Amino acid sequence: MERRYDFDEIEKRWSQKWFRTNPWAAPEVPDPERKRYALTMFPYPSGDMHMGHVEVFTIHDAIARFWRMSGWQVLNPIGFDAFGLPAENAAIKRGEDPKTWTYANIDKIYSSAQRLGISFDWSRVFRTSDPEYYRWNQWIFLRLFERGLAYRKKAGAWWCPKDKTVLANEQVIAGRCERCDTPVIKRYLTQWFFKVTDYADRLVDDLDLNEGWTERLKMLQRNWIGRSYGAQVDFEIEGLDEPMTVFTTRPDTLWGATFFVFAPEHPLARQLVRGSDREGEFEDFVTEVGRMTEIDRTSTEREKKGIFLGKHAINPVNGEKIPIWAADYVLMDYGTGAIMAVPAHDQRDFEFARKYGLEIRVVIQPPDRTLDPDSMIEAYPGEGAMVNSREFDGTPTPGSIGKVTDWLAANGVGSHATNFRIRDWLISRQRYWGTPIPIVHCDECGEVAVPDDQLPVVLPEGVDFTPSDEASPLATAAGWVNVDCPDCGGRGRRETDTMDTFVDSSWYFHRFTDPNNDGAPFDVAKSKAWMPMDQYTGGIEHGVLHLIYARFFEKVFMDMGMSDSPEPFPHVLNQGTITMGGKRMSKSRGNIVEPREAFERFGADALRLYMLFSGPPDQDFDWPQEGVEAIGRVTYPWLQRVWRLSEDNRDVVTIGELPEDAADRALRKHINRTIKVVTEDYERLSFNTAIARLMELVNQAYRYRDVGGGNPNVIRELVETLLKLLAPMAPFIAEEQWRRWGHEESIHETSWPRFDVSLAAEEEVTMVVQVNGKVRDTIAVPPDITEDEMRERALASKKIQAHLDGGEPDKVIVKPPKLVSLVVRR
RNA sequence: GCGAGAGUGGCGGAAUCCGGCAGACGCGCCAGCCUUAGGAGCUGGUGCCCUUUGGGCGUGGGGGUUCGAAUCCCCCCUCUCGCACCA
Repeated sequence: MERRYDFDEIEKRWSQKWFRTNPWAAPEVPDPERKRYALTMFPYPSGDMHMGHVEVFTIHDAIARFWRMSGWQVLNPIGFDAFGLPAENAAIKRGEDPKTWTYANIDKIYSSAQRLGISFDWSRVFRTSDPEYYRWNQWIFLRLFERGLAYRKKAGAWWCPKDKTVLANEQVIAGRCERCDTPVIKRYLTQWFFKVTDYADRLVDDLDLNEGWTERLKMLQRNWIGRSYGAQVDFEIEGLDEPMTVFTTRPDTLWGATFFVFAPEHPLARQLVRGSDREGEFEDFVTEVGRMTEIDRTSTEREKKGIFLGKHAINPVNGEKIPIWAADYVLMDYGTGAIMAVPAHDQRDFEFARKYGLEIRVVIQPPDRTLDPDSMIEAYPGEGAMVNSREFDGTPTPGSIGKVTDWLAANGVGSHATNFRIRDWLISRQRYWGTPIPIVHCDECGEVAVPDDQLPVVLPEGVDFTPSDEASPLATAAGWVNVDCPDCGGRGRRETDTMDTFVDSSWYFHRFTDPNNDGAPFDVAKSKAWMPMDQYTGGIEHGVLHLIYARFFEKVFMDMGMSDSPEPFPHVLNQGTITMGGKRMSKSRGNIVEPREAFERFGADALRLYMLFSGPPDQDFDWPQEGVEAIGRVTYPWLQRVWRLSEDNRDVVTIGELPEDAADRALRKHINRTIKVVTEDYERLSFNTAIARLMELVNQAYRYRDVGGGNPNVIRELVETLLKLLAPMAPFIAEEQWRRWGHEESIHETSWPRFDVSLAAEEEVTMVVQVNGKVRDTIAVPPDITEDEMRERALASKKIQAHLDGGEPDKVIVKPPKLVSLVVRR
């Protein structure tokens, strides 16, 4: 008998075997009724595995293994999000190739995942930086290009001066670069975009299809997409032939529009001052605004600034001439880049009007007081009745917006309109380590798609990838850049920007359903059989980035007939973040627990259980200051206890039927109740309580054994049930002991234990008796007790009589079989 | 400012969905047993207060509904997260 729990030997042996034989390979095409697809968000290989990975993998793997034992066909793949900036930055620092650094990290994570016992299907692994993968990024790009969903335009873009590349709006957090926290500036560049805005309505509306999303996650996306309803209104502009359109959510305040404002960067603003004596002042202003970082520009404390452009606009509802200004508080990239200003009812316009002495005209009167422009200290944005608005006077707010808009439409000066905060997705990156954009620029033909049969456009090697302010690294690879135009055969130049890596992760989950396909990104039938995903686990930090882009791709795929599911991930689990001392773990802070150290000292099972036992999966967890030692105090000793329980009883002889005494029956009931509650715990992802229930069972088993040696049949039933219920969370110890009990097949290929209803029935339940809401006695009663009997027994209790003071209760509430509540009025 | 979530022992947390013995399970702490002295193990105790049988108090604070509230409703406080000149 091997008493010692030699986790290191056991775990290494099984993990190697599992990796070699790949027992969790998913079928090519599953039975659609029996399939489940579980995935963690694409890991980025920035080093070895860290605790965040351990947490997400462990939660995810417990789900996948539980599903498999419950009879589902499970797809549980893993791959690597291998392109991206950190690899280049590390490579520059170390003077090596980004590929070398990335692939070395992938190897580390890969082997750590094996050592942790994650039940991945190892036959489906891929890296996005391999041409076999990214050629399909290019293929998809070309399909978007054909549909007008990929286009190039010159626009203001966020530029990170440190990373020397542009960023998507989603990658700018509070005016700073998402990766390096550097304040971003705006640069005007010609860039490639994906037309997410075409799908904005569907991206909002379909959120409701995601029944497995938290309200928090949906809200994050709704906020980001930022849909608002209102009207477009056309203003004639002095000196221009065409009217200027503005968007407003409050067309009912049009009669209070007393000035008109352009964003400083707006081309028409410049046109209006051209040649006038204000031109110099205007250019200085534009330069000043352009130099500001996004943080300065949008600071709410900053006083708004603007200049009069010397021209006027015509208010279409009353023909009034109102002055045109340019001001820094109007944004070029929201709406049309110009607004009608209604100072009485908009706080920003109010502040601006007060500063520059512009007219404030009240057109909405609140129900409870009367506004006076001269004495107002802030704008009134609320509801009320329209005034100073001719035939609309008296119209109350809720309905007035629609009425005014109908009127504008009837008079040809406006229409109903929806506006979004979300902008098109800027996918160009001026960096090397990414997917080349498959376009050739030709002097004759313009932007020409690289034909499908010439894909992939392979990323050239040996390029100086040091980033610069002027050009993308690929522009320096002359031999690669200069090509013949695919259309006319004339001289062409390849596009030298690479794609945002979020393109790679917007469809990789489809690729997992058919990872080796070299004729298409994936086989549509296979993908449709596995999708939509049944559980997607990852951090909330991807709540707006990855999840918006991937949802956008899914809708495009749907329109192309490549998908049947409007939403790819109806069930998302955002695991909590792990901190130490309240701060994110990091090497530089020194508050780090290395997974490798944890599983070398206490084993993967102990580490996995520790993660799961620490709390609900979606809750943040602050790791104790003692670090890895915490595992040695909590789950490691318990696993030893499990080991001994199983190991010490293995030699018991089973000799067919044995008579059962009361203790045996009690324990068998406990085993069955445990199956029931632990199964429910797995189903609601409540692993911490599942472990608690298993701990109770083990405690019970130890006590039972102490009493009288125990019935071998019952002990076997207990141990084998325990091992099965534990297997998804601690796969190694479960497998090892299962085999030691003489089983030929893997425990992970057995079916989940069934709950025996006849054994679960309680022989007695505890009836609680309350007097005036306080518990005064508990009485053991049969579960099928009648209400009358309950009442009788309650009133017969001496303790209860003492509390009744000899009197009769005024009211008796009976809830069989567990509660009698007596009410006494005094 | 707007929106969302959360406040339970010394600590992590359970019970909250569906009102019915608050504190499961574990850590820590206390006591005992045992010893192949190990990172031991095993058993019991452990919300606070009162002298006990027993009783009182107790889930951020205040109010309400109810026979009964950690759980439902209203107000307030605190913390965390997201958004924040979006017209």
